[in-house]
Amino acid sequence: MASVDETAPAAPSREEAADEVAALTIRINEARDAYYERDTVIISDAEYDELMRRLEALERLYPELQSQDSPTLTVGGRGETTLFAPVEHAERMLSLDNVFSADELAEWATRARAAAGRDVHWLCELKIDGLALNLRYRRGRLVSAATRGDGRVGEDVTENVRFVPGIPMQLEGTGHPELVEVRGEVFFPTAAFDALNARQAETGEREFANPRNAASGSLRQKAEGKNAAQIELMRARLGGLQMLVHGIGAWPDPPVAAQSEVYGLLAEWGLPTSTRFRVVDSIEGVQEFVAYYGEHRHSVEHEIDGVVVKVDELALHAELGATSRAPRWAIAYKYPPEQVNTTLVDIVVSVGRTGRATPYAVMEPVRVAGSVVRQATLHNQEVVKAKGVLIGDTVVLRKAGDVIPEVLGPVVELRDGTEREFVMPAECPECGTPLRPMKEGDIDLRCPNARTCPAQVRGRVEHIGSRGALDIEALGEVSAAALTQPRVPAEPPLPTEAGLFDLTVDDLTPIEVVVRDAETGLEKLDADGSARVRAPFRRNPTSAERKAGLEGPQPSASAIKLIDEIAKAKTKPLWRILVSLNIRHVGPVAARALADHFGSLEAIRAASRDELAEVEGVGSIIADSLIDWFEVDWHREIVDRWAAAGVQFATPGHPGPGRATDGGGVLAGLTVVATGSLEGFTREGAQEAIIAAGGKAASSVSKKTDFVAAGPGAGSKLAKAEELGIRILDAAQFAILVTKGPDALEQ
DNA sequence: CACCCTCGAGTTCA
DNA sequence: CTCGAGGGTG
Repeated sequence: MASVDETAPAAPSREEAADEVAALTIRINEARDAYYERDTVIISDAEYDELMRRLEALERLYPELQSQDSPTLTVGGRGETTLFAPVEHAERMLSLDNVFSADELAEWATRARAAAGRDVHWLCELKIDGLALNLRYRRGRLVSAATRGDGRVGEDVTENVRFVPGIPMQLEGTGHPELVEVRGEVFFPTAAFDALNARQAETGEREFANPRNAASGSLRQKAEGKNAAQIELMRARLGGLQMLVHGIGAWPDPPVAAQSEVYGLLAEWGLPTSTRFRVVDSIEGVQEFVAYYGEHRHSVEHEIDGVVVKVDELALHAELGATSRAPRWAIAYKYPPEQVNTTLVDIVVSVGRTGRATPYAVMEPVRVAGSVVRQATLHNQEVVKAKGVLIGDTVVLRKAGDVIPEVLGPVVELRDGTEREFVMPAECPECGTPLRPMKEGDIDLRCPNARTCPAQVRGRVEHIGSRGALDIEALGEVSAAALTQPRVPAEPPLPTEAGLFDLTVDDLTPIEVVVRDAETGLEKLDADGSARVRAPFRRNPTSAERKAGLEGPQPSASAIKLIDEIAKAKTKPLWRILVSLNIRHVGPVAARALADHFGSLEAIRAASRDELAEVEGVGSIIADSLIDWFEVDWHREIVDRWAAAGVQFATPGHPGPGRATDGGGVLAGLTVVATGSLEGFTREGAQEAIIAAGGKAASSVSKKTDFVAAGPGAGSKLAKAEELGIRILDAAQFAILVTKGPDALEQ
């Protein structure tokens, strides 16, 4: 393409240029605002391009005239304000269905081929472990870059994407549609990821667990409030990212017939595409590709978690169509969970809130299946014996279900004789009480010192704060530990949970806790060798407060918040109070049933074994558990002290035992499971909505389930529902279900 | 005596 | 979210 600029007149002076740059900037910004913000056109494309070219030329001539927010640097609408704003994708970004074995893959391919009704070509490519990104180009110019989000609406990260190398601001060549969306994966190549983590470690910042998190974190950085050096660093991080484009949004009449040819076009437009793909004409060819990269997954420059197989013929994509979640013409094959070797440094025993002593493996930190693992549970001493691991062994580690770390066993050949056997301690590691099985034949050992064992008190207090119990936001792991075993004062404010509702801000302010290293669990030391402590519940007075005559430390915001939230918890529903009493086998479900049936703790305490067992979901075991619980003095003391502090142990207006207001509601007799994130509902809120409508909110999908409400992020439950042919609802349908009932769905 | 379900624990992430 | 253990139900 010949340029008209070649015959341009003599270069303008710097002063003339400055004036012209200013004028051009205003003109271009007006045109952009009109176009992007108000969807109107005030100048032609040719004119616009001419203005941009002129501005670029002037800025090349006098680089100092290029302002930070020059239109040549910004993309789309006006920068900063749009960062992370929701962006609706022109076309839904679907996810892919998964298969986990060669057999399942072959079954899928056979089905797809049958549906197609003729021989197909298979396009095999690598499934990159990164972050899905949608790039929207209008008239060849990048107007937005957005994360996948829920598939319909993502987050605008355009401002940051500008600094990712390889993503063109302007498409090359011609022939691209007026408006086109391309999808791809942003990721850190393994080398860049390692370099990034090395830098994080150097500057004392947290290392990223895996390239995907690092990519996600990097794209979601904000320049706002950062100084020049920090912005420099942020851009350097973005500079380590890479993108590979692997798909294109709706293109009604593409000039090519196959997905693989689309990649050629994308490359011609200047978009980065992977060269590691192959088109084969048989299932055997697909399996070969899968096997090859299964062997060589670590010789690829980025992490991969599988292979994507697509039907290559574009005509068949439309024919095969898609479910609500995923296209039928593509599948993701996931490699089996990775196994790695590491050193078993030690086997340590922890005690939970029920007193159970659980040995767990402490290992040399190692990366497996995308994250760094240093611990894994060993369940109990029998399991340790069965696995045959010795302390000091090299062990094989994997992630079961790609999430939970699991020690498989020792590599016996690597032993050098220094390994030693694990001996289950006879005493509780936290309070020294001899451990014992609770009943004959139990494998689990427990610490019988339920009342004062620090581990158990800490665990119970934490449980009280948890979401399934009193849901006290400020009372989590850290606060629970601080309240039950601070370093100062020597006597903790909460020797047991009985005093929880008597706590005052003044009880909290003296608290100091020892800072421990997150990795080693050892106390961190100050320069002078004394342990480093933190006082989370107090702060120094402000100058204004000092002037007003206030002396000494003041309660911190978190102290006030904690006390305030504890006070609010006193009137929470009875079932929550019940759960927070830590009675064995009484979780949210049993507690709700009991609360509905009896209406007060007094009624539950007064009930006989048989009366308790009348409640749905409560049998003889739970009934005994309740009766036993009330027979313990210090348990009754908890109830008495909580009651004295104003905790409400009854449901106001409850008609009395056995006369629970029964049934009714639009969902009466129906079981609903909610999974994934449902727009407009919290996880808890969705359950509440089901129960409020008279339905049963189950936690797992079974044949008895009537509806499954699934949002983005839904996992195995959705798969199970599809397998069982259970009706699946999105958030909007779910909202209708819980307000108007199932009949309203048919309209 | 099968199922189906809840509980409890561990883990890791944002 | 997942798993194992063990309770509840039909």
